[in-house]
Amino acid sequence: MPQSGANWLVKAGLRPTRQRCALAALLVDGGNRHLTAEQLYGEAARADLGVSLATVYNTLKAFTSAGLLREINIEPGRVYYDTRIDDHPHFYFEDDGTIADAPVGSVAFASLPEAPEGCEIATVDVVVRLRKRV
Amino acid sequence: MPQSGANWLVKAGLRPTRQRCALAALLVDGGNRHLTAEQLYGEAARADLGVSLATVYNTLKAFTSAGLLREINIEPGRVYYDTRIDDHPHFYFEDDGTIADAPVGSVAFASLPEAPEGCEIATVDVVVRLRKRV
DNA sequence: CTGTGTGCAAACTCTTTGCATAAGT
DNA sequence: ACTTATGCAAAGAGTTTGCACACAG
Repeated sequence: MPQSGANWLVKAGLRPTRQRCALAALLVDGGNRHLTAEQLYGEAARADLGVSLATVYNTLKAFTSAGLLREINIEPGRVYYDTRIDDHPHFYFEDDGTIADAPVGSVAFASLPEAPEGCEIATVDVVVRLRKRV
Repeated sequence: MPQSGANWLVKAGLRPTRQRCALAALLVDGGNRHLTAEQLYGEAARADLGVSLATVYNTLKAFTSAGLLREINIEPGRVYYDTRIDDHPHFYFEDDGTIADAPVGSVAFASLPEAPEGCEIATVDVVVRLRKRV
């Protein structure tokens, strides 16, 4: 039976199964999060939610298609999911490979390119890569 | 014996082997390119350059460490290498998964975040994701 | 000569998929 | 009931690695 996060799922047209509700709760509760499938699976396993790794992958994809999450591609061979779905910039710490939201409003564009013929801009991803100062 | 692209390698402190020179020539000749290891390997194989896939991977990594190329992470599970190494924005066509340089100067920042304590900004990656207009 | 680069194949990581079972509406 | 999701294990894609041989300095 639907619990926390169930409305979220139903509104997006997703069937609120036990596993999806549990994962949705994990995602929503933590505030703005950036995590990989493995990380979420780890949390779910630690909390004994009875969710398999394949389901975590399927669910994250389903949530993303439904517009509930956003993919972030920063590191090769590792997809992060962001619980914030608006266009916003990220910090990437090259030293430890972690991701954080950059301060709200810290990035503003003076100009953006026109979309080529027949296209429109879907999103503008900005990643500020940081390294330790010398 | 070093040919096209050899200086490029030597200046970066890389030993100009036959394979590296051949790959460097492919990379330099095409102008600004965005390609994956597999694509470069395909070109090398088609041109009978006698370069193995492993060497293509090793070489691309070596070139990147030496500052001759830049990695682009846009699609999950697939690393693109860019022959332009300055900070510049990219178009990503979601429909066919191709990458292109956005027009020079088309993206300008009105503001950028301050780097957190102890860090400095290495690069700012901007990806403008495009989809077909409805 | 000496050390680094190359090539092959096997290993590895992350992700996806096929199919039988379970659960939602 | 009917449809869609889950779970497992196996497959798949892209990338990395170990080791013997080859080549540049």
